[in-house]
Amino acid sequence: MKIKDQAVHLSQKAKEKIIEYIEQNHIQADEKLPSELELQKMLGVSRYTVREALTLLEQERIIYKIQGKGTYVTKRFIQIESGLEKLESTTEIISSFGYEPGTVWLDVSLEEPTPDMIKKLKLSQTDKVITFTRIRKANDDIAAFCIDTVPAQLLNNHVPQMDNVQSMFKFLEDSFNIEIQYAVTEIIPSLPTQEMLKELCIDKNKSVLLLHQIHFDKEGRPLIYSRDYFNSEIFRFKINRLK
Amino acid sequence: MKIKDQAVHLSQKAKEKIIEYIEQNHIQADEKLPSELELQKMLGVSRYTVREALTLLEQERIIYKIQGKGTYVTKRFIQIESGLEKLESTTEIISSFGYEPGTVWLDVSLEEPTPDMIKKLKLSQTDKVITFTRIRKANDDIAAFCIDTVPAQLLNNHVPQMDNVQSMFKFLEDSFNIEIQYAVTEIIPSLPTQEMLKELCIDKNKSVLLLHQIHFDKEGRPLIYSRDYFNSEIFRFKINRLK
DNA sequence: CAGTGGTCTAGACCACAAG
DNA sequence: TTGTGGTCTAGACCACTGC
Repeated sequence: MKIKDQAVHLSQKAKEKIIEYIEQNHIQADEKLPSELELQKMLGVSRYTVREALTLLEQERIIYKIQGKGTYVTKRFIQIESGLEKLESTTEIISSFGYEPGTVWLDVSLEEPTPDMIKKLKLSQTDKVITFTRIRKANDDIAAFCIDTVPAQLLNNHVPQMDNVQSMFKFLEDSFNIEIQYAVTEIIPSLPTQEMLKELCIDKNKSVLLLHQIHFDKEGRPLIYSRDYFNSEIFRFKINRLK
Repeated sequence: MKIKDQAVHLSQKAKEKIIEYIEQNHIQADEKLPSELELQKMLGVSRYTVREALTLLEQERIIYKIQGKGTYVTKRFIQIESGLEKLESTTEIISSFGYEPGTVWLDVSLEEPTPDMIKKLKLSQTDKVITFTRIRKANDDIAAFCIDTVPAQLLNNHVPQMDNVQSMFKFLEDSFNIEIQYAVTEIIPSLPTQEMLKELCIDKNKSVLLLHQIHFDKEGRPLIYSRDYFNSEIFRFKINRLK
């Protein structure tokens, strides 16, 4: 039996070799890396592969290039931690903050869509939607109040049993082979609503971060319209903004 | 005199040709594009160039690819409007919302850095900073209250005259050849501070979107630490989140 | 001028989807 | 098996930097 060829791409291996090289040779901030020609000899791969590896390192802000001069190591050899520009589920966000995610299910129901939902999910007049209402917990604290709406058609017009479900993304992927690819998110600073004051026991003088999100699949179909109220006591969101 | 070769890259031209092809042949959502082999024959370029063009189109969410099957047009043939993940100056943001940007200069002064600034701008103990305080306007409305702090050393320890300056980015670039490349931004929903209530005449029950940003150059040097309070009556920020 | 990164070509083989 | 996109090679010329 043959072991699968190239389980890991050469460019990925080359990238790791280059990181190794930087560490072993103690290349400091703003010091020059070997040229692409030298790297292809050192690593025994083509220039294309070297450039792919360097592109990966550049995206991670580990190196930068100057045309005509060379490739250099950035000031901070630090992994930039990912921010809101990276699409993650609320479950993943809570985990990445170092908390244990939990869910309190409040409601799952088949509904008529509002005009807003019809527009955002590109529904026809006869379509129904299913709305999921949850409180998300971080350890024992309330992290967020989440309302997700999906076209009922996607779930075969059947209200699912959600007791053990944590991540909506994972549920849709596992049960319906629906894969979310990207989202357009609107940031709305707001004060807690009446409902939240009751349900979330949030101080009415604390402001809350409301994210209105439309999630799309690879093909560009809108699949989930969600409104997430995050407790800004617990979450401080970051965004990495690139030119 | 010879006209400059390849002022526009072939891959860019190829991309435009493909868009033209999609439009002229009325290729609808989820319909298939010619294969890469066919495209290279049609466009008279190599496969590498075709793939570069397709990569550009994929990033703009105009097409999507499925390995083994082909390349398809996305549901909405619509330019995704850029959001906060794209680094723009406040001046550019105001313009892109369709307003005329304006600036009211409140203060420019040389100061001792706070411990927070020392940490965020990686200063040494003896370094000074220059802080710029402005009100930014969108037509005649108050758009934001902006406090920008830069290491004094960057400006040759000299407090500049800023009367006619709009964009800080452009000022640093033109006057000191300093180019901002990316920023790490923290989103902080907050209530207006005392100072803002006075200066901005903002209703104290309205919440405000506070962005704490650290701006870096290509090399990874922190250059500007800014605190921008945006009037959330006027601005609704979007983020495009990608997996 | 030589050396560097940026763009492009031609051709190869691999992995995946569908008949 | 065929056709597709994904990865990789070898080699070319261009654009920019600095001597």
